Amino acid sequence: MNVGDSNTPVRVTCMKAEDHYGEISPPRRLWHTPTWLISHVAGDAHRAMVEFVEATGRTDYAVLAGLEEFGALSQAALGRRLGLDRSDVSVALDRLESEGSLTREPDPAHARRKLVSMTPAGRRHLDHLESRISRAQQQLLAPLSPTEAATLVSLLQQLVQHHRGYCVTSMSESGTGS
Amino acid sequence: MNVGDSNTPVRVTCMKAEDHYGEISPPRRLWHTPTWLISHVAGDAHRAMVEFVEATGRTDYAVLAGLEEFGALSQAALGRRLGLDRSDVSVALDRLESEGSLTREPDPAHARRKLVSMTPAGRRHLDHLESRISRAQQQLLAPLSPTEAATLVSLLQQLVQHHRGYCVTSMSESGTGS
DNA sequence: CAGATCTCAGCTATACTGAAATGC
DNA sequence: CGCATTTCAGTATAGCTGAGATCT
Repeated sequence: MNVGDSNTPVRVTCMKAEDHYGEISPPRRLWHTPTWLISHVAGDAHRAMVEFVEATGRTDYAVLAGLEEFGALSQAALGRRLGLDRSDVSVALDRLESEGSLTREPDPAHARRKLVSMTPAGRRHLDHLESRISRAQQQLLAPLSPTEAATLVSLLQQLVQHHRGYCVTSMSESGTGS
Repeated sequence: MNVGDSNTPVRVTCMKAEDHYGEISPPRRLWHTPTWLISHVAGDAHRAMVEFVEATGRTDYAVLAGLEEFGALSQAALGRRLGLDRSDVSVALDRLESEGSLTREPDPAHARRKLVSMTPAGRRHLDHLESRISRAQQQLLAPLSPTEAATLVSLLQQLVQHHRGYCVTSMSESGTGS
C-alpha cells in the first residue's frame, strides 16, 4: 500500500511475464517527458554513428564541413561555429593535419592565430564521411516517413536555434507540421 | 584553392565580423544532419534538467515513476523497463533506499532477487521531482507551440519505440504532423 | 597592462563491461 | 551444470575547466 493506492495499475509480486523483450514499455511519465525521449534518441543516434563512421568521424566531419563552407579561418572561430570546445578543436586539428586533410599556417595579419584550410585530401575525406554519415541518418530515421523526418529536423532546428543562439536565415523546408 | 573552388561562398582571410555571438550559424551540412541536431538538443535538454533538478534527479524520477506504475518488481526488470544499466540501477537504489524513498526486500519466491517497492516518502519525492522536471520541459520546448511540441514528442516516441523495441499501445496524441 | 589565441593537463559525468558472489 | 540476479571494480568517452605560453 505504500506504492500508491490510487492509480497503481497492477500489484505484481513476482514478475516474469513482462520481462519479454520487445514487449516492454517504459512508465508513462517518462514516455511523455521530452528530455527523457531526447536523451534516448541521442543514444540511438550515437549508436548509429559509431556503427557507420569511425570514432573521430563526427568531429572530422564537423570541422571539414565548416572549412568547406566558411573557408580558411582561425581555430577559435571554427570552434564557435561548430559548437565545439576550444580544447577539442585543438586535438581534432592535430589529427586532421597529420592526416593531410588540412593545413595550419600562421595568419599573416595576426601571428597569434593559425589559419586553418582544407586540402584536396580533406575534401575527399569529407566526401567519404558524407556517405557514411548519410547512412547513419537513414538508420536513425528509418521508422519515419520523409515528411515526418523533415518535420522532425525542422523542429530540432528551432530548438537548436533558440537555445544556442544560432541565427539561420535560409529556412524553406517542406513543412513544420500543421 | 584547396578549400573547394566550386561552392565556397566567401574566401575569408582574416575573420572578425562573423565572430559576433548570436549571429553565427553552423555549416549547412551539419544543420541538416539529424544526428548532429539531436545531440545538440540533448545537450540543451541536459542543461535544462541540471538547472531545475539536482544531479541525481533524473535517475530518481525514472526509478520512482517505474515503481509507481509497475508496482514492486525486481531490479533487473526495473532497469530493463527504464533503459538503465544494471550497474547504475544498483547504485541508484542504494541512494533511494538510504533516503527512505523505497525498500528492498528479498523476493519470497526467488531469494536471489530483491523486490523494490516505493514508500510514501518516495511518493512525495516523486511529486517534488515532477514539478521540477516539468519546468525543465517548458524551458526546453519554449520556442515551440503546443502543437509543435506534441508533434515532436510523437516523432521522438516513434524513434524510441523502433530503436529500443518498446511496445507502447496507448498512443492517441494530438497529431503527428500533416 | 588588458585581451585574444592555442595548447596541454586534468576533472567530472555517463555509459558500458567483466567478473565475482549468490541462488534457482 | 547452466542461467539469472545483484554488486563491485574498472574502462572509455564527451564535455568542460584552468593555467601557461604566445602574440597584438
